[in-house]
Amino acid sequence: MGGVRTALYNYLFAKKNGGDFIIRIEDTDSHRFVPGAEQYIIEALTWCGIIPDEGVDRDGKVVSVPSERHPHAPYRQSERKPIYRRYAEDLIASGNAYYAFDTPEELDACRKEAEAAGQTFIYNQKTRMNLRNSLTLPAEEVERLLVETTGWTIRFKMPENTIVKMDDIIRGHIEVNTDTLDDKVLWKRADELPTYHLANIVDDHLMEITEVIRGEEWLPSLPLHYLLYQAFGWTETQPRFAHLSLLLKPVGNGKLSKRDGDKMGFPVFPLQWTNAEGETSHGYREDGYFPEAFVNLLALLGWNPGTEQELFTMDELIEAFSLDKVQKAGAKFNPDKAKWFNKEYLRKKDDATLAALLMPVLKKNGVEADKAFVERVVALVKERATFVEDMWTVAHYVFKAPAGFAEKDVEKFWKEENYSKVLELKEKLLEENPSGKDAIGELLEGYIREREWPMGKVMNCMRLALAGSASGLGIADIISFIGIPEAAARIERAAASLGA
RNA sequence: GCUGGGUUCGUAUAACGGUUAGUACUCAAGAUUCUCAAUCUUGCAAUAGGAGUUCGAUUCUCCUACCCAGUACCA
Repeated sequence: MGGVRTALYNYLFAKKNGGDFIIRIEDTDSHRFVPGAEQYIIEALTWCGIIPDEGVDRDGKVVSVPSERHPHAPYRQSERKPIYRRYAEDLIASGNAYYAFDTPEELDACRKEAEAAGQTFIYNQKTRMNLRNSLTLPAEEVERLLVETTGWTIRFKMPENTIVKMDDIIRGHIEVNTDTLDDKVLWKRADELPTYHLANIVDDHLMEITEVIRGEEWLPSLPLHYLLYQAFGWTETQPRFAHLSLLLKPVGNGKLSKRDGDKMGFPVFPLQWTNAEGETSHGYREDGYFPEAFVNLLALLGWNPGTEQELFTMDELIEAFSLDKVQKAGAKFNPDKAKWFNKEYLRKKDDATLAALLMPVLKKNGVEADKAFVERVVALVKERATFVEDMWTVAHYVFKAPAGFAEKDVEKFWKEENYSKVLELKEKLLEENPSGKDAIGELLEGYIREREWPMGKVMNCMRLALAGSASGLGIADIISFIGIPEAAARIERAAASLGA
């Protein structure tokens, strides 16, 4: 959800300002490679109606070869290694970065040692001159190590005691002293790939990115990124930054996680996802949410239009979107509101569309019904539903006789004084054979009133016989859907099985 | 711990330094109906605490509290 929201804000911003929305796959951590994840992301965005201008072709494949439409290919960072290598070397040549030969074990030892002394080990201007790197080792030794081993990283040489002055579109002006920062790894020895920091800055520059809209977890890295733009001499074209607050769990504190969803019964993934361990997480799509509702609720989680409008189409969102209406604080996700959005979208859809969506549900339940009939039902029940499936739950008995009777309702309404009257009404119906909902309703109500029978008790008893429970559609509606012969048959069957 | 960010009803949010602090979701009550749902009406409910600036602070400044993030050869 959080990822989709970030993508959505980027998309809305780009479209609002006549820009392009580019997909770039940041897969520089070979240890965390997840098969199918890339395809999942593209499918999820497509479902949401977030269609990239660049980076992904019409078949939904990430583009590797440059073309007119995809000039910045390849768009997978794992395919851009030589590019990053070149820029990393530039940084070393200009004195902004250096080779470090410390092994993970050595660094671990440093951390342990510092910890024992009650301190935190930081690889920075205070410690770097005591460690094994191209700043401390003789040039020949460095040359040797570079050739003879593959065990080296490239680190950024953080300047000393410098105030980095930054501007964030959402948060305003921020200043940080470089002395609180460390010499971040730019190139990893482990998988011989750049880290996010290097790859991201290089690609944003090369791909002519103008705005970076990303999660708040990147805010602490912003000084490094500013410094990298400076080191490369790209400050003139440096993008503007906007750091989005995080999505928080509905109750308690902390960031929204997939566990919360499983626990509280709402999806946290746009599409259903099964991980390598075979655990499946619910998806909004599979749980019956409309993509429009999902996008709408995400848009309003941390952003507001400045008006009281709550329902937006994608085009309306694009029109209304602006980063200065984005909230600074984290937003707690509210599953109830999510359902409300879906309900609103469901009732907005026309009967034909909803009928088509309900068809598979009917089929699944062994019902064959013609479209015109389904449309009539849908028109009547759509206001009672949040999800398409609900329309079946609420009206299954107009398609198929109830499989059983609600015990509590039987206890309450299936009494001799009631069902004897229902049986009498059945005879009356067969005799008069009224056609249409209104005629049926008038006949029944008139008959009951004339005899001064208790309306509620008789009607509920009848509904119990027809629908299997005392709650549901109006009696006249039910009978007009199933027809008088079927209604009569159901009443007889109820009498036979419940006793009369 | 350190660094940075954040704080308006339970939740999402609105409010040129001047409002009875508004709206939506949830919840409750009432109306309506043969029941349920829907609908309509009403209601409950908030500026984290403390200083300061000001005629006046939700809004500006500082302090405290609490929450979040980062502190990886992850992104």
